[in-house]
Amino acid sequence: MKIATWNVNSLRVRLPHLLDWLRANPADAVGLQELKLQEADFPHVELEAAGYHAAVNGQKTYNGVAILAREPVADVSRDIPGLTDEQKRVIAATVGGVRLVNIYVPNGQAVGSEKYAYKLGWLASLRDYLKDELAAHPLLAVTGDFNVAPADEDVHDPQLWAGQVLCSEPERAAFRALLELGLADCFRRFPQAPQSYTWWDYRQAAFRRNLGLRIDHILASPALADRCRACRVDPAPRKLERPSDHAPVTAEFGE
DNA sequence: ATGGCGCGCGCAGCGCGA
Repeated sequence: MKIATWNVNSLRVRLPHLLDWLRANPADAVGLQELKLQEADFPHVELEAAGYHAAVNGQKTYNGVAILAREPVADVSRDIPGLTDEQKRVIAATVGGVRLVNIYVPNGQAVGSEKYAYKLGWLASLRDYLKDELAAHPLLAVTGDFNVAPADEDVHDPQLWAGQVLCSEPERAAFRALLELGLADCFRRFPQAPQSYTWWDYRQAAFRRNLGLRIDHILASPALADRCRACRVDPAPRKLERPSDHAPVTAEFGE
């Protein structure tokens, strides 16, 4: 089973890239973030023609997440139970016996800002939610744009980014708290090329210069992590015309 | 000095992202 995650930064704009990528990389399930559209505008027809069912938690202009799957999706859940939040950042579903939780973590804007406080509170609620999901589902994958670079090796210039949003210690502690639930960062279970990133700023030719961050992740519960055979970033779509600023990440799981 | 790029919205230029 192949599970992928991709922040498409507007599904309307990126649908051709997504369809091309799915043809070349037929993942069994895909978590999408930053749809920037409501479900009424979701391209169900095009994705069904490509062989994918979809569960959608849409929002106009901002946020919006979906789970695509070759098999029908079951037990769809939207948002974090008990958290009052107008922003559509979470969707969960069961696909092929695996529970998938797909998330778009708040950006946080700047350390010390209101949005940063919202991000840290949101991550604390996420932790509590995932603790419950782990207890209920031995095979659990968490896909998404976490908006946290977990360690300095995930940052092109750790000195430049030291203490900045996406890299600050409270954000990294919140990420570690997810790992302490028992979730594994699939990417770091395997040898990887140095300077492997998933996001590059549109400005300053950041992609060409590989000035990136690794902020998109696939986490797996212990039983699922044991089955993880590979995890990789695919930088190919970032090279296209009008790309998303994020690259997709894929993890493969055996029986 | 303090933007750079790309998106949505909506038709100018701003808020937002990371």
